[in-house]
Amino acid sequence: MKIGELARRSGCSIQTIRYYEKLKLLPIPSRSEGNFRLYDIKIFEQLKFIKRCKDLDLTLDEIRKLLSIKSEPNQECDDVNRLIERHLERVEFKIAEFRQLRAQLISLRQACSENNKAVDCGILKQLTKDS
Amino acid sequence: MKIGELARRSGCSIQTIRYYEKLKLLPIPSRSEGNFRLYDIKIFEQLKFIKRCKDLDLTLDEIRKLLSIKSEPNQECDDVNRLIERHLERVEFKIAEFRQLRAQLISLRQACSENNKAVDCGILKQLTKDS
DNA sequence: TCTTGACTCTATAGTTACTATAGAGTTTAA
DNA sequence: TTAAACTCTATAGTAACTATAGAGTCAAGA
Repeated sequence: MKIGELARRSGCSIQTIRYYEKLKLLPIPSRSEGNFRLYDIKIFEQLKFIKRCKDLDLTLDEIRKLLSIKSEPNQECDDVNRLIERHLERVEFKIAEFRQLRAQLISLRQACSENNKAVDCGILKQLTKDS
Repeated sequence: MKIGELARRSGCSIQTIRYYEKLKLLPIPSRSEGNFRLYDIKIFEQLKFIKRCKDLDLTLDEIRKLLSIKSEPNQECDDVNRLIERHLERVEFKIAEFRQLRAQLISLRQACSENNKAVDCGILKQLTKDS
């Protein structure tokens, strides 16, 4: 499988795949006579693993750690659990942050009563004054 | 006021202030004889405005637009309203995304029943298999 | 006055995770 | 054979910072 097909089937772009290879998240594939990268099923599976982790908003370093644990079957999976736990906490924190931000924006939006000139703009006034 | 004091009082770092000057989000300040930047109250206020917008998660380009409207008091503030509205929509979308992500992580966490070897790890298994 | 530590300067490079592009080589189907 | 699609490496750019090197300035204390 060449890189274009791998990209289509994995949902990652060609450049991203090369990037991951450079970061050593993916192994170096064999090459054709014309120097094209040739991917086997194992690398394809690894890329799909990475993509699933990316879709979970894990950082590339976290993904690297999971790959490392995965590659050593006798290693304890306590670290996996902990990593996911910490990630969940961060996501929950982000949710809280964004909800607070939403409340702020809703409140700010209410400062704009009518179509005014900028000099009378309730939103700009709120953004200007000290709280 | 020199840049260190401005940084402390605004909550932005020295490098960030220089960065904003380079981006023309802040005007070029006067200089002392020793070539130190000297900031007056107007620039300080502008930086605080930028900081408040940053705290609302607006992009620098959005902040640039607000500053532009603000600097022309006869301009319609309809654009301000629209910008905040769109931002609010994006925040709400992000909340939905993170909530979905949270559900996925909670579900994933439940795949890990006990302290296993990596080869038996429920989380890694979930991340490996096709959905 | 001298010294020294704190402060400031510019230039440059790095962070994270990509993304784009230039110029060149390879492949494939008509 | 030809031309379009594909692939390659190298380099630079994106957004929003952040760090650092090496040099200059300032201010307080001895």
